[in-house]
Amino acid sequence: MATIKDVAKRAGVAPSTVSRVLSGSTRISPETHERVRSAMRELNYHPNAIARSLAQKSTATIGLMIARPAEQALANPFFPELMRGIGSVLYGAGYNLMLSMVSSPDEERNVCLRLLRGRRVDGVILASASLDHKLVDDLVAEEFPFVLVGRVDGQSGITTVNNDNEMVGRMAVRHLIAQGHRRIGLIGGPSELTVSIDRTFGYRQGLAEAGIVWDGGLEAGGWFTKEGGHQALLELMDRPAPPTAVFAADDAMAVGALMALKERKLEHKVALVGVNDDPLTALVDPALSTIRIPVFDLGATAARTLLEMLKRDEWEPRSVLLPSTLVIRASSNWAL
Amino acid sequence: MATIKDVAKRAGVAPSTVSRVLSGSTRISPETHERVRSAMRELNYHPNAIARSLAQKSTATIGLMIARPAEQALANPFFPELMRGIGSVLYGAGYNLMLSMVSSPDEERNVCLRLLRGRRVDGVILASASLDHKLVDDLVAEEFPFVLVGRVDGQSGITTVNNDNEMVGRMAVRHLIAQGHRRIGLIGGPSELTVSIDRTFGYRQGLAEAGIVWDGGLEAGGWFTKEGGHQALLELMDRPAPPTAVFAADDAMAVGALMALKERKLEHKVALVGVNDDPLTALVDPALSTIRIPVFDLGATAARTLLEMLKRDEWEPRSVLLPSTLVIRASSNWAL
DNA sequence: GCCGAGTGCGCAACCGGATGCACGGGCAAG
DNA sequence: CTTGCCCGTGCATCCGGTTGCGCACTCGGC
Repeated sequence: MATIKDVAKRAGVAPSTVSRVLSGSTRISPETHERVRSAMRELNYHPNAIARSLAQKSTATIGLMIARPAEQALANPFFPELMRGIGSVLYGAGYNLMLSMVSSPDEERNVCLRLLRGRRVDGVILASASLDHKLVDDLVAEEFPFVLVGRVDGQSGITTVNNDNEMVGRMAVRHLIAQGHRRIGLIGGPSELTVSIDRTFGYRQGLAEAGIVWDGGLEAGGWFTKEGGHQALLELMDRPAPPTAVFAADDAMAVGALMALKERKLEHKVALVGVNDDPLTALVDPALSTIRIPVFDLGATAARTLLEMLKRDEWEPRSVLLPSTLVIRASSNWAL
Repeated sequence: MATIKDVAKRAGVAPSTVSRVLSGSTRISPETHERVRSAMRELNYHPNAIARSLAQKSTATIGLMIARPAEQALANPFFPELMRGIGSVLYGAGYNLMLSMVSSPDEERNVCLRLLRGRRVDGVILASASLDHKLVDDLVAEEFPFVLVGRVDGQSGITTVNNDNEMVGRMAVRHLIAQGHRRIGLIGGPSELTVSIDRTFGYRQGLAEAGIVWDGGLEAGGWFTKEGGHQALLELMDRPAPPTAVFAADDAMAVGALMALKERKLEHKVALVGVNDDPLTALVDPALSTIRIPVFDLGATAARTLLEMLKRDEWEPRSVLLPSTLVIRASSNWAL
């Protein structure tokens, strides 16, 4: 394939001149410019991005690490949507996206460091289920630019983009209170995940705001699965004073809870709110109210933040929290 | 960061020797090898993949083009699953994946050619909704290695990986015949897509195999949407001699058709089979029989094929067809 | 004791482009 | 007619590796 030298020869100039034309340098006369341009056209020349990367010490590529047990990885619409958001910003800025789907923290660490150390990418976005602190430490130590996005542990000193999970809990509770409920149950997620912790905290805050005293008997939990939600709901309803409304910290759990409610013919007696705006929530009957997390924006913001860090190549850590939206559907759209 | 020269200096050898140690060349004495290795460790040296790419004229990364109107792009679990399959092969082979999500054929063409011409990737996998023949022509003309995967037009002379859509139609019909049905309806997809054409053809073949004469009155069609399926089913049932079983060429359509059946209380009188094994099919009631397309394998095979083409860098086009699996659920699991 | 065949390593060129510096020419000011 | 400055361009070096070729040395066979 044609190189910059071929073009130079054909245009009767030095390679450096061609390079300058390429980079849109001023100080090139219009005639030379045109001669070089047409030489490029005639030779069907296209600059070699790899060579340019080497000389410029930057690849215009950023890495995205998606860490999940493989099967689960992309079943959840979260990741595709996140990728769309990231892509929309990156492509617009002339950057490329290098995707790595890994299934364990160890693998994530290896692959991520390999990409960065091999200078194959300029920075990475980490979308990890559970944070590998070793990896983060390495990234910080070797001064690689990176952004954490989505469900991650709170750790200061690094840049993160997340949705406001406390607010999620508060919004759900406020809505249910507005519908007249006072005994509001919680189906929380695994207590080791920050998502769960934050949403649970928000739920409690929401109650406190309304002057409702906390009642541990209204809280249950489990995994972010339909089964988890199903079981947790039954548990709640079998307690001495069952709730009249339930906030489930995830849509899968909410769907499970709804199944359980239907088994007991309670689907119109107990209000239900989930989180995520999973496509399923609009299809079940009654349709589930849910809190929509701005996943696309999460991705876009993460990408924008990372590009910003790269531009002024000094960065101080900052954390962005994005607001969510309440989507009211049949499962909670009635007053007590 | 440490370069190969730093390592060489520290180990008291020439850079070329370090390079040879790196590439596992023979003709390096064990002592030298060890000296170089430990120099690397001491300097925390990691080879620069970009420089290596430049020298070797190969990047060990392949591009994946996902072309879809943005919103629709990844809602469908098809793509995530495809990516998983591709990734599983690529990562295992030490290759990286460069992902481009584009929303129009024009954009696809630009981005794809830019990646290839800039030597940023060694080859591409095209997962396009509708094939852009101009792009394919360019790829062929400039001799870039590429593989087409998934729903693509039949065109000879290029390498494609697809599932056997004729077989899909045949399998569905055979199954329904085995359950005792003779009047089997078809809800086909848009007639401009090869997927639809092939599945329709398979459906007819399946009937012919069983000696059932073709009846145009049993065929309807529409878009691959719930609404399309809903309407097509009503249409079929309103014909003079309605079917006792229906094959819908896509799960979304099948779900729509099921809704329509339920409206008429026919869900247990008319058998239904869809295609895709969409998660939804297991959740609706009655659960939908469907034909599972080996999407993961589609991706894995495409990647394997492309790597193969790259290895022996001469390639003759070949087409792979992967078989699908019948998943029998309540919607068809009863004899007439 | 000589020759041929390895063996272990260094030299230098090359991959394709970016960029600091210098150089010749034109032009305006002195 | 000098002097000084800016403009447009070329030269050389560098980015960080890879690789063909050749040199010096060792060793076995005759």
